Amino acid sequence: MARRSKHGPDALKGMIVDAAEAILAADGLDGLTARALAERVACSPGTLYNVFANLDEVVLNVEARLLDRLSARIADARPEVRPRDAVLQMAEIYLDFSHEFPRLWSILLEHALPAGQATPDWHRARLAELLGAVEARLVPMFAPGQQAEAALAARVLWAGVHGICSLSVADKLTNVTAQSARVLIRDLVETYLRGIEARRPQLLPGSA
Amino acid sequence: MARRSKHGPDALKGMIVDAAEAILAADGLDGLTARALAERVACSPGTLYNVFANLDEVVLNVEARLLDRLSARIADARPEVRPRDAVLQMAEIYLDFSHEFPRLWSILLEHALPAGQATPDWHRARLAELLGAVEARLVPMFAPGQQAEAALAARVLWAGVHGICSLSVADKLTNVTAQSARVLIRDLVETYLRGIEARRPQLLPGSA
DNA sequence: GTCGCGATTTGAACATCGTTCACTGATCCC
DNA sequence: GGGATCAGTGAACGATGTTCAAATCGCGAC
Repeated sequence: MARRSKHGPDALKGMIVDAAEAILAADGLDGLTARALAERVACSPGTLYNVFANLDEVVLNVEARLLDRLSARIADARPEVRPRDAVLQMAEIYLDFSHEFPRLWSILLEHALPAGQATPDWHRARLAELLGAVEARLVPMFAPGQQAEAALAARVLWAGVHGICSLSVADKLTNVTAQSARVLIRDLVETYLRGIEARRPQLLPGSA
Repeated sequence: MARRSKHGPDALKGMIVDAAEAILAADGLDGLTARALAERVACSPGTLYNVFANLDEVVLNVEARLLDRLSARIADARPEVRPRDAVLQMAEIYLDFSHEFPRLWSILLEHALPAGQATPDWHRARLAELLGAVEARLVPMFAPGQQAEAALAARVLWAGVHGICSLSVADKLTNVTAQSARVLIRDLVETYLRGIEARRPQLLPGSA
C-alpha cells in the first residue's frame, strides 16, 4: 500500500473531515478516536497526522464547516424588511440549525481546547460575522449616533437567543421542549425590542 | 497500608471531591486523571473506585456542590423589594459566580455524559430550583391568572442571562469583556422587563 | 524497460489513560 | 491470641493519542 494519493492532499483533508463529522454526529466526541476515524477513511492512523496536527484540529475543522453552513443559511434567507422580522428570522434560523445538528452543535459549544490554548481566530471571526449580521439588521431601529446602543442590543439579543438554544438542545430548560423553544425566542425578541421602543418612542415610531 | 479508614467513608468522599475540585479549577477536565487525583488524596487509584463508580461521578459531585454554592449565595442575598431589582440582583449573582469560578463553571456547562446517559435528575432539579427562584420574583409583575406568562418570562430571562454568562466566560462575545458583561445583563433585564410593562401598562404601573 | 528518488503511507511502539480485581494487612470480636 | 472482615492496594489490561523509522508507490530520466 502507500500508493500516492489519487485524490490530492486537499481531497484527503475533506474526506477526513467528512468522516469525522459523521462519527461526531453519531457518537459524539468520545466516539472520535484516531483509529476509528482512520478506519472510516480507509487509511492508517499515522496518515491523519500527515494532514492534521492532532485530533483537535480535525474537530475544529468540523466546527468551522458547521459555522459556515449556518452563515450560508442566514445569507440565503429571503431578507425580511422590518428590523423586528429580520432579527426574528435570524433567531429562528439559529434555533432550527441547532436542533437540526444537536450533537455537532453541542460539540461546537462544549469543545474546550486544552490548557492555555485560546479559541482560534477564525472561530472568533466567524462568530463575529454572525453578530455583525444581527447588528446590521438592528441599526435601523436606532437613531443615527446611537450605533453603540445598537451594538449593545445586538450582543444582548444574540447571547439571549444563544442561551435559549443551548439550554434547549441540552434539554436543561425545565418544561421547555424543542417545540416551545421557538415560543421563548419569539417572546425574547419581541419583548426586548418592545422594551427598546418604549425607551425612545418618539424617535423612530414607524420602525415598530 | 490498608489500615481501616481513620476518617469515615463519607469523609473520604469529601476529600476526594475537594481534591477533584482543586484539580479541575487549576487544570480543567484534562488534568483530572485517576492517578493525579489519587496522589492528591494520598491514596491509590483503586481506592477511588471503592467510593465512586468512575471519574464521571466524581465530576458530577463537584458540579453538584458548585450548584449548591450558587443556590446558597442567592438564598443569602438580602432580598430586594422591587421585582426588577430582585431579578437584576439574581442575574448579577449568577454573573459574578460564573466569573469567580470560570473553569468549574465551564465544566458544568460543557460536561457531557457519554452516550445515551442523560443529565442526572438531581442536576435538573437544582437547575429547576434556580429557575423557580427567578419565577417567584417575577410573579408580582404579572396580573393574577397570568402565571403562565410569568413562567415564560422567567425562562426567557434566565436563559438570556445564562447565554450572556456562558459566552462571556468562554470569551466568545466579541468586544465584550467580563466587565461589560454586567452592562449586557443590566440591559437585558431592564429592557426585557420594560418590554413586558409596555405590553400591559395599565395593569401594575407601580411595579416599574 | 528499468532504475532511482522523493513523496507518501504505514503500523509497530511508547507513554498514559480509566478501570478491574486478586491480594494485603490492620482492625474488631470472641 | 486468633480468625474473620474489609478498606485499601497496586500490578495488570485494553484502549487511547501520537511518533517515526521503515516500507511502498508514482514518476521522470535514461
